[in-house]
Amino acid sequence: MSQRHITAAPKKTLARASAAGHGRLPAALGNTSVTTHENVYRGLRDRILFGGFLPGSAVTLRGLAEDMGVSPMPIREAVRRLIAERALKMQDNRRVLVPPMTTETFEQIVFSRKTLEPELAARAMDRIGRAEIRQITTLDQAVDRAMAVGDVDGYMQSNYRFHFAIYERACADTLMALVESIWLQFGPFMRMAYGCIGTSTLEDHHQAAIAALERRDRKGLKAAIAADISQGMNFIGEAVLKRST
Amino acid sequence: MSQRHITAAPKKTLARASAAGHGRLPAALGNTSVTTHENVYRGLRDRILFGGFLPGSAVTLRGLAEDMGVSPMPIREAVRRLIAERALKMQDNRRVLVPPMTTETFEQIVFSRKTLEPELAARAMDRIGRAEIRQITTLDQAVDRAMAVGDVDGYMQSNYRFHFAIYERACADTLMALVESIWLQFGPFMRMAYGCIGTSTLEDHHQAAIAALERRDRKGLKAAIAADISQGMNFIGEAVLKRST
DNA sequence: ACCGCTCTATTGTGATCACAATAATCGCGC
DNA sequence: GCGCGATTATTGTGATCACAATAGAGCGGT
Repeated sequence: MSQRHITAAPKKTLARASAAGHGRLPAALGNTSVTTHENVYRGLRDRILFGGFLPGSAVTLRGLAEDMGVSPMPIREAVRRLIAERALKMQDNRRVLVPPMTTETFEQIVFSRKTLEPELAARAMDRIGRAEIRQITTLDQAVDRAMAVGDVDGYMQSNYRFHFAIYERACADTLMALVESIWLQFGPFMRMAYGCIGTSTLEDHHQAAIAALERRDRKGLKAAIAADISQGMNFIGEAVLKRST
Repeated sequence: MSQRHITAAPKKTLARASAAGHGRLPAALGNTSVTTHENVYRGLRDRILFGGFLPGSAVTLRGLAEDMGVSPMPIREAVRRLIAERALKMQDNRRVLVPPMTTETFEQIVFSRKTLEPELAARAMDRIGRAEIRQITTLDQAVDRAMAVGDVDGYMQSNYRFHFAIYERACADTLMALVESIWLQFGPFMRMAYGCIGTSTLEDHHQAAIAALERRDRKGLKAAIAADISQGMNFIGEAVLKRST
């Protein structure tokens, strides 16, 4: 369902006419002057984070190349990178898929999140002033709005942006890389879970986090983030625990 | 110093004769039937983990291809993967280097290690029996031997194997991936530090960890691992704090 | 001597092709 | 009809080439 099989088109040796000269890009991706594989990476990354892929769905190099209107080459590099970040998984077949969630992986993700993300928030606090709090509040409102309407994709996206608007102020890129890899690993599963359960019954601890930021309460902030993670992950964790192994 | 510049040789169109048909390998790498880029990855990974590269040294695709006797193609994939794992870094130049250590990165690495590795050890404990303890003890002896002789490379390698012989029993591949990425990031720096300071004045907490494993003392095990990390990282941390920013 | 420019060499990137391995499909015999 | 074997299609991998961007060497002017 997610990939297409085409035999005829790319057989024409001169098919490069559409994808133009080497440096140029097919304009399908809003880009600056970064490399094609970087743009492909960002596109795939967003699709993974915000629910463009279902857990367990297969991806192919040529299929993605077709979808994104680029040659297989930059796809290879982007996919290789995403595999290294555990957003994708290469099976023994050497075929690539977005990995299904397991209870073991899920538990480790929860542990990692509860260990690393409150720490990131705590480190960020001193660099979060009035302006940043206002911005973060706006993002939280977007989360609430998406939740109310049942806009799952919108929720995924604004929830991500809420959390990372805080975390990025920590200026801790090594810790950040760990957390980003973790988010990539549960993105598709979370999206699927919300798609099943819906977002209406969900409530987060974002307000508590913002309140803690306002009174510069580091302990309270860590607690709020931890509670948000516990609550949200428990919520979607049921989905995998109930339905099978 | 680490790369070579060759202009003439690969210009011959038929140079593939040496690196033979597609699936075959140049026999320079002891391999099974895995892909070439996988073998290249393992080789580079070991060199990074055990001190084959200095922090800040530049690597080039064609240079590595020359060194390892393969075509640039599998090098690209291995390097892309290592960049994603933060073992290598691509600058804005798009040139690749093994990243120099900074105090900020170092601090984050220490935090991550002290957070994740004791947890891994604790999770592994129940799966570590008599046989495994014996094996781990043997590895610790290799560490001591290398330390006594001043064999820095040997120390790097057996210390890695000691730690990961414990961690891998946790069967927690998601956590493991985080820790492996962390080790790749401080490998070159640790190697350099030991190369300067020497290994003679170093002492670890491996014995305490083994003792804790024997009496199945989870708290004690976590404490021993944490102490080992603190002590070792403090030891080499001086090197970067003393000499500059 | 030192700074600036020019020209060359090197580097990562992307395209394209060929190949081997695996998956999918079809057809035949029962 | 239904499993089972042969054929076909698709997949990741590796090689090679061309290109644009950058770095570095060489050289001239002040």
